[in-house]
Amino acid sequence: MLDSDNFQLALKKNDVLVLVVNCVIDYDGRAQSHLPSGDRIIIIKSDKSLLVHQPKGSSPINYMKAHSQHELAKNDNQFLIESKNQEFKEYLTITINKVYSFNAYNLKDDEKLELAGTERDMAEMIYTHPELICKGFKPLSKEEHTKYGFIDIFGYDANNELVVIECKRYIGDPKAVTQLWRYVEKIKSSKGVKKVRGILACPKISPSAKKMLEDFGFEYAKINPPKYLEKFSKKQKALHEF
Amino acid sequence: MLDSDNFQLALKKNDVLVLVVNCVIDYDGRAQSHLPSGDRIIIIKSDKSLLVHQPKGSSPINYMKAHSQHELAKNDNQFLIESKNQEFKEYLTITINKVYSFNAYNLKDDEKLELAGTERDMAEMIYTHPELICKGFKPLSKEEHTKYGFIDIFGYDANNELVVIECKRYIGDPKAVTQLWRYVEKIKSSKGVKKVRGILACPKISPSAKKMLEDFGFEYAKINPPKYLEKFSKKQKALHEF
DNA sequence: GGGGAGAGATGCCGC
DNA sequence: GCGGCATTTCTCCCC
Repeated sequence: MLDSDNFQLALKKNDVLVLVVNCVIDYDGRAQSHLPSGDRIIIIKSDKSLLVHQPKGSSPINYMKAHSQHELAKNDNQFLIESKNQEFKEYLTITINKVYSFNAYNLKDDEKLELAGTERDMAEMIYTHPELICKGFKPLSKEEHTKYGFIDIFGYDANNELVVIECKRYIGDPKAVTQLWRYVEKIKSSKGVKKVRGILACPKISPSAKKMLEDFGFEYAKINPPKYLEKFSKKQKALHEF
Repeated sequence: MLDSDNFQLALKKNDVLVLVVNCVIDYDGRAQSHLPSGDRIIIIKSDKSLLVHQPKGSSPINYMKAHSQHELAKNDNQFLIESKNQEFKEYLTITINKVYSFNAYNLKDDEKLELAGTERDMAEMIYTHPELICKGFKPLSKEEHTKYGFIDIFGYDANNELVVIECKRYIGDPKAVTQLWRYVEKIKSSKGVKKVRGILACPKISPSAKKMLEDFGFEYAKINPPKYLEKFSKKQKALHEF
């Protein structure tokens, strides 16, 4: 049963609150939004973040960041949830017309996701298998953050020419090419050399990115990100092999 | 009560399913992931998307896109949810150790969010109030997608020099400057002119972006995105004015 | 805490 | 459908 006392008690206990309601939502903060009445699921997590989910779509339609403050008020026949985040000056008002359900759960979960197949994994793979780029490629560093900017990989090719590689785990688009260009220019000026090879390593490339690569005199290396998670058991792998 | 029949029936009715469980999650698709056991909220929406939320954090820790297929199997003392998306070759396995709750809801909501304060709104504002950029600025077009690429605004200044404006609703960063540079180059080559003014319009700018602007000979216009939603009543506005 | 860049990004709009 | 890009992006990493 939803009432102000239950709501505040659950918040105080750092429970996760799950409400299913018909509501109207207004937001003001980084932007402003209004959402007319409809059925939604509201989750207030133990870190005091709030999510509003419609029956469709994978992103929340409204939300508040962690460490927000939430209050429930009863107003004639309506409930009202007012959430505010002082730090970011954000305000959310949920006008509840009907409550379908309200539950609070004390949930424990400190686990983090192990993920394989990221851009970082791709750079790692190229670093340890430089022949994937070209014969005789000698990588000097990966994830160079300090001297030359945020460059995925750079090194020397068989002719001792400098090579800058930008990795994308899915598709190389115009933004990736301009990013590569920016890094090549940085290396040129900091190393004081005229010619630096730029290589975009990705499994797919968009048409306009392909044209941009040609315009810049850069190269495309068709490479797939590695997918291997140590803790995946053979049984689990077998699940999706048919 | 969770069982295979209830689960499948709820899916068939396009209900929204909400489960609170202790579980282990494995994913394989665009990448691979493993999440050891913990308490989570699982939502399967009426579009057959699936979300897994931990007690903290605003993003789902695992998910499946819309139009996936979901099956519940009972396996000794465990339940198993197997979700697959044939189109994207993605597979999710949720091994459920304990069920805290299971509910299905028939939810109706066809409303869409009205949003104000976006980059598009910013471009609109500058287009109708060109003096925000500089005296005598004459915008020619906004959101020009066809001839010169995706340029927010371009036009002529008081001296009849071409001007390209890139808007950012929050912060201007190096990526925004390279984007602006790309558009300026496009206009230069397509119009066959040597000098085109580039202006980055945003409320804040990062230090390195500021330096890049200077290097390119571009300008910074400090402009805030407009925040005004017609349907916001005065009462709602008053809520966050104290 | 701020800057910089990835994401299993998602969503939107235009062609 | 794909392409290009914004997002109340969010999250992570590193200084």
